[in-house]
Amino acid sequence: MDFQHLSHFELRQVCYFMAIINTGNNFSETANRLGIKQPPLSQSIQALEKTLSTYQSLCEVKLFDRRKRPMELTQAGKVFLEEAEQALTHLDRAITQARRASQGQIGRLLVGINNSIANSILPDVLKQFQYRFPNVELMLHEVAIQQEIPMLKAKQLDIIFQRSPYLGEDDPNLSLLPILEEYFVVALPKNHPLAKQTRISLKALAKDSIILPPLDVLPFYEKVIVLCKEAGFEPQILPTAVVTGVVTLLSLVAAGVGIAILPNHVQTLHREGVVYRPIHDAKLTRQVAVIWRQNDSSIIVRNFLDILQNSLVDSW
Amino acid sequence: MDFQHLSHFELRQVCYFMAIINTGNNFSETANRLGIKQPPLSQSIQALEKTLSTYQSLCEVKLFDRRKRPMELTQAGKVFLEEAEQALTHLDRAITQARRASQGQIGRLLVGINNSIANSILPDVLKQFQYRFPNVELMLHEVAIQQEIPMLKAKQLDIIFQRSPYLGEDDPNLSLLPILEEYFVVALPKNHPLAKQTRISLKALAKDSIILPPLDVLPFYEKVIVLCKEAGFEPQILPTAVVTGVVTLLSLVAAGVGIAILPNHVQTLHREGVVYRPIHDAKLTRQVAVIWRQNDSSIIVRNFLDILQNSLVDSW
DNA sequence: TAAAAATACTCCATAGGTATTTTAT
DNA sequence: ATAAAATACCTATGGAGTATTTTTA
Repeated sequence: MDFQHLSHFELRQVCYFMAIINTGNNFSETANRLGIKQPPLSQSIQALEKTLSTYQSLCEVKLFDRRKRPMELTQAGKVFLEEAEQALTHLDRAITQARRASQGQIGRLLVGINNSIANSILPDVLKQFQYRFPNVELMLHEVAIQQEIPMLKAKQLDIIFQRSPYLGEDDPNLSLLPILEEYFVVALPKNHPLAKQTRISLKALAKDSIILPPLDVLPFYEKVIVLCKEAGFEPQILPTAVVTGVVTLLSLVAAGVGIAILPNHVQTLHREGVVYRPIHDAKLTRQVAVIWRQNDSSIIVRNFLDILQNSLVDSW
Repeated sequence: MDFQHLSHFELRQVCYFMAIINTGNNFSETANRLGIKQPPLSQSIQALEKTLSTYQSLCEVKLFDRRKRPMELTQAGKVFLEEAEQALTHLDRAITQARRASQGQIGRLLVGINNSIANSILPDVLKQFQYRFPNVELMLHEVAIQQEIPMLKAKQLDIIFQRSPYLGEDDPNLSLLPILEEYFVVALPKNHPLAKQTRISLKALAKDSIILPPLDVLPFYEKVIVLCKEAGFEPQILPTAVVTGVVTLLSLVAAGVGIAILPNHVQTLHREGVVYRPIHDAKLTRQVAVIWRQNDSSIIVRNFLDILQNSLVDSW
């Protein structure tokens, strides 16, 4: 749509026209209210009428009938008033909405969420963000962890949560902010001897059978094996082929089949007969990070990250 | 609704903004198309952004992301575009509609019609007017002839048709244009001796029984009596109390009860067994006129009267 | 490095002011 | 007769032009 013909159209004149109508078509009074003198106001309306007259054809357009006192709107004036009011309303909204958008008060944020990551902090951050920016549409997409990076790049997501270092090559177009330390816990049957301790050393697990969790919960299980060896023992790994979910795994633990080494966020999953104990040996810690597109200019993303960071400061 | 805050808003800048988007956000190319140079265009957009920024608060509003080439619309730019497009569309319509209204091409005309008046010419005029001004809403109100003048004054009607001189006092606020001569006809039974003549003299009716029509068709029936006396005979008037409509009256004529003196427009009503013959004695002629408010500035009324007058010229 | 946007300045077109005349009640 | 709008003329702000610098891919 081309609107070039409206370039020379003076909005001021339209606003003056509206103002005149609001004072019962009294030019002098309107001029006073507008803080200008009567002659310029009269000229302004005449200029508007002239513009309308020469707009596309050579007809004379009058908005007011000057032979009446107080002056009356012509039919042309009435229809112009009606449409002009719509136009100004939309323009007003254009301004307001642009301002809101530039403050990140309106819009949409696509967040990739994943039940295995950042369970501890995300709900609170989302709540805070919604409270602070109630008119931003928060769209939460539950996505497989391997899908998050490609969807972020494809702009199907704006914000994702990943382990650091994340899967795949380091991409300079992505920015990363570590948000919480991830450490490991051991899931024990309630009546296991070690359950009496509050913190457990990795070495203490040397004699237990270990059930490793499924790949999507702990993709680096080779590393667990390596670290056990560094701690001076060979872990007794049970076959995990059938353990397809954490819930199944916890059932096995509760049944006393073995113990499990898991990332701490699994602790939010409570199960009868299973207790969690942190492994204090520092070597098993990893980070969880929030990732976004480096060149994403969205103020909404910025606001989200701000709230996230403040939330981190509070919880430390 | 107050739109004063939009007075200083430059529509030109908005149009330029739209134009830039239409060229894929290329300022230089847009400037060429607009017939201006690139620096003023850049300044124009900067000025627009500044206006948006300082509109109500002190936030920075950018419509384009300058760090990208070609430049990208920001979120603010996108929402501004959307609403601004609406605004300009309405403004365009405001202009177009005002122009049309001032030419009488759109609007509404309230015409008081009456089945006893102007039957001969009105249908054709209405048809012509509709053809010429298809977007003017022609509202035809069938109104009792005595109601027309008050409704015209009360602006419930814009145009009415009346006998001239019309009922009631002469009103200087009403204008009048005679549109056709009204003359009188006699309704005769088909086998009446006078039916053989093409034109009949009033005197020839001296020996017939006369049925006078109801008041709404011929409100001056006293005058018929007076004119008969002037023609040298005393009319033999039959009681008319039961004759409530023209159709009934024509039935009586067909049955040979008597003859009837009627205004010529009744001739459009054909009935088996009844023939009409004009009365050539000039003294019975009267005028039918169209009446409108003297100070009605409506171009629609003017257009209607123009078509009416042209139609009269054609039919003469 | 090359294309495009931003900056710095100059000029004139026009919105607004003052004084007066015309018009409508 | 009077209040209000139109007309005539004057002044100054800001949009558009030219020349140049800065930025991004």
